Amino acid sequence: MPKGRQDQDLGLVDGLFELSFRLYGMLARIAAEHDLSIIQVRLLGILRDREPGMLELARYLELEKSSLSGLVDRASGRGLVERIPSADDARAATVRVTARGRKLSRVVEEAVNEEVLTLVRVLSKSDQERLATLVAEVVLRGTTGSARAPVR
Amino acid sequence: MPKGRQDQDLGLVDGLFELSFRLYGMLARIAAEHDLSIIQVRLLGILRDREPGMLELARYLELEKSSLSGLVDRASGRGLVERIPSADDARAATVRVTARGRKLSRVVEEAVNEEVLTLVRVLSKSDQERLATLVAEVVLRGTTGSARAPVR
DNA sequence: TATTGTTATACTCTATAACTATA
DNA sequence: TATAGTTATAGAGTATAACAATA
Repeated sequence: MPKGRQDQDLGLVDGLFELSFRLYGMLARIAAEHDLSIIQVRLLGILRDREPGMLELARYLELEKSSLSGLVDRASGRGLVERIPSADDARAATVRVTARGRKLSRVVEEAVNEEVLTLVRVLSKSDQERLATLVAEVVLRGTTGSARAPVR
Repeated sequence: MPKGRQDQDLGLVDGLFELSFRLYGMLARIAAEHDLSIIQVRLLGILRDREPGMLELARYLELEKSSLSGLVDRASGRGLVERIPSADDARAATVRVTARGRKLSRVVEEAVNEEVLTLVRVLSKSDQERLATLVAEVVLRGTTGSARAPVR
């Protein structure tokens, strides 16, 4: 990454990574305050409006199905999700968020949302909008080496 | 996070997180291609221009000192870093990147850099500059719940 | 006593490989 | 045979608590 031409100029790549680490760290910290990990938060987030099977869930989270078993075990052990046996296929089960999981997910989401908004408050309203537009363009139209599944 | 007013409008918070996850995933993937984890890449990055003690390193990485021991063990086992006993304090040691570690770090850095530049190429040059400016402003002037140490 | 660092232990997260049960 | 999922096993990464050696 470019060395930074001046102290005040991070360079685009460095700036983006610094921002990413910051947001990632923020999410990890807020999640931890509720005894959750980032992956657990993502799991609950996905289940907000879906009731996927294990394989589907593994695809969303880009994990092996065996990793999902443990993840769902731990979440379900804490009463955040439950396995629902499939009616038509005795091998299969779907994963459903519980009321408790949904609530916890919402609390985390609100805390995160609030903190990000505080972070970007150093920008004027119009600059915030400009940033949103630029970021959306990169996210929606930019492609990376691996075409990643949406985070939730 | 806001539900997304329209399909094409992610909203600032969602967009920033989507971008963060994307960059984080990209870094993890490229690191893994070189048998490294993100934390190992960060470790090597910090050592690029420093030879800190274990406690100092723990502060940089925001880890417990005991976590550092294992991290440095594994990196040193692979010949990427070495512990240098301190001359004046027999308890202390500093951590130094080896030539091999430096080289590996550089390769990863270049791959990452290139891929990020490819990603933002959907924006015009002037939009890229605008984005860099806005991001730098947020990163340099925005504050989050925990005042994080610089990533490297 | 305080500081630097390691060790013991335990847990989460992840993968690979082998397995079970059903389709 | 193929598919959905779990289990066995192993390793990285992390924390807390206890420890050793030195200051």
